This record gives sequence, structure tokens and C-alpha cells, in this order.
Amino acid sequence: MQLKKYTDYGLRILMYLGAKEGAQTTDKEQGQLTRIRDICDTFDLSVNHVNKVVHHLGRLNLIETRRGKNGGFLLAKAPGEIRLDFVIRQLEGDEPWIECHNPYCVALPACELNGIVARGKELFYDYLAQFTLNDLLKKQGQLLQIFSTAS
Amino acid sequence: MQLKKYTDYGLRILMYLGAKEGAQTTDKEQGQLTRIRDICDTFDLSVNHVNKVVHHLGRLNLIETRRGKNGGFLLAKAPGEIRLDFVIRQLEGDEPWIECHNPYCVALPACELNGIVARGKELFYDYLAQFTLNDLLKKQGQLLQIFSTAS
DNA sequence: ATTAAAGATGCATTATGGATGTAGGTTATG
DNA sequence: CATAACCTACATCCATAATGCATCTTTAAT
Repeated sequence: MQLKKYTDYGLRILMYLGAKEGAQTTDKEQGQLTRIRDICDTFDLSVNHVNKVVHHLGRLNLIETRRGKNGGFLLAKAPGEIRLDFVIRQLEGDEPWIECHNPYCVALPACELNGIVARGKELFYDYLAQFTLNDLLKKQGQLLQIFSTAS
Repeated sequence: MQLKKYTDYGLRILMYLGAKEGAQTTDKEQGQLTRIRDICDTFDLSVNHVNKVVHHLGRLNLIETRRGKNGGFLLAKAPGEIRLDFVIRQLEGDEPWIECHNPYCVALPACELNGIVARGKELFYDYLAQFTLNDLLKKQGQLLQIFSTAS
């Protein structure tokens, strides 16, 4: 019962982008785009894994990816528009937390458990829905310093 | 992100015991104790796995186990005393849902995420705390019939 | 055009941990 | 003392997350 590292990495990537882009004064006069390598250097992660997460974030329209020389990626929305429940639900996959089939449970027709757990799961996500990427950037200055020295 | 089958099996075992014992008119005049084999036959599970879950439930003092001939196990408390949050927390293990170490995340000193997820986790368990084994036995009659014919 | 730098993609491999299996030990009944 | 139950410690299997590798496609600079 734990979030996948895959999901975790996705959130770190968003935090990295949010901290960096929040520090840029003008939208147009930004420097180089963030590259996969930048993320890997900062967090000491596998290029291949981050590759896939970045791609996934792109498909979710949370970031915009650009191929080719001087390519990279950046947030596709304002940090306040990126809700944590959405990110986690999508990256994690939204399967039931309890498995009634596989193997099939004979009690299923009379079972109250799956409903209770499903409601609990929704409460978890409802809580996360109160937060956005902005809430992860409260200590933006400190994050920036960490990210700039970590690579 | 899913409960372990181990936990699931534990809840099924408790439901089985609750349904069966709830149907027994007098406490003293009960028949044979429930055995691991009974659970396995009913739910079509592995003896070895159920073995461990039963043992765990015993250590948690949720059931009383008796060794030797005519041994077996039974609920150690009234179903209304067995809270679902406790059962799931114990069987599942109470680790954080997000991993900040292993690999260590450089953002940790300035990260708001782990706290948010931890709060969400507690809300999940708070919700489960409203329910007991009794709530899983609403359809006790139907459960009894299922269990008696499933073996 | 050519080249280099970036992400995209598919497949292979490794690592982790849950799920099972095996073997024997311990306890209680009759 | 034989049997039937749970107890316990391993060992092994297996699903899947995590990671690696190779190649393709796209884009910008030269």
C-alpha cells in the first residue's frame, strides 16, 4: 500500500518545473527548457524511467514537451491549475483498492467491504483535490536553491 | 496502490467467523471450531497463506486460536468491537504511502507533499474507523448461505 | 543538407516484494 | 501414543514495478 515511484517522480518533476518557472520574471525571456537530463541529475534518477514519466505528463497536458535541439519541457498550465488528485490518480492508475475478483470472492454478492473501501478511497482523493502544485511550492526559494545545487 | 491479498483474506476470515458465530444461539453450545481448511475450502485459497493470516489475527487478539485435536479458532471479541481501520492498518502495515528516502529525495527539506499525502491517508483510516465487523455482516443470512454451500 | 540534440517508442532485463510451498515443531485430545 | 490441529522458519515462485537498451522521429543550428 504505497504510491509507485513512477507517481512520485511525476510529482517531483512538476515541483522542479514549478519552482524554476515561478522564478522566471518574464514568460518570454526564459532560458533553456528543462530537459530529462536536468531532472535525472537533480534527483539522481534513471533516464529511462523519467523519460516515460515525462512522456506521460505530456500526454496528460500537464506539461508541454518539445522535441529536437534545444527541446525540453515546461508546465502547460499555471501551478494553481494542476490539482494533486488528478496527477496522482492518472499516474497511479485508478483501480479499486480491494480486489474482489482475481481470485473471485464468493462473498461478493453479500459483501459490504468493497463499497466501504471505495468510499474511503474517494475521501482520500477528495482531500488531495484541495491542493494544487502551488501548495507544493510554498517553500519555493528553498526548493530553487536545492535544485540549483543538487545537479 | 491496492490492499494486499493478505489483508483481504484477513477480512474474509473475520466475516466468515462473524457470520457463523452470529448464527449460533448459545455461546457454549457451539459446534466444531472453524479450521484453516474450512476457510480455504470456502474461499478457495492457499492453506499456507491463510495459515499466516490466521496466526496474525491471533497475535492481534482478534481471534482466539486453539491448537491440537478439535482445535481451530473463533472471534475473540464481539463483532462490534472489531474496527475495520485497526484490522486493515495492522494487516496491511502502517508505512507511509509515499517514499521520500530510498531513493532519497533532495527536495525533502522543503517538500510539502509527504505531509499532504500522510493527512489523506489518515482521513482514509478515519473513515474506516466508523465501521466494525458488524457493518460487514448486514447481510448475515445471505453470507451464511453462501459460506455453507461454497465449501 | 548535415549534424547534433532532444523527446518518443518498443522491447528486454532486473529487482522487489507479495504469494505460495515444504518441512518440521508444538500442543491438545482421546 | 497417535492424531489433528495450529506454529514457525525457511525456500521458492511469480507478478509487476523499476530500469536498461536500441532505435526512431523531430527540430534547430550550422
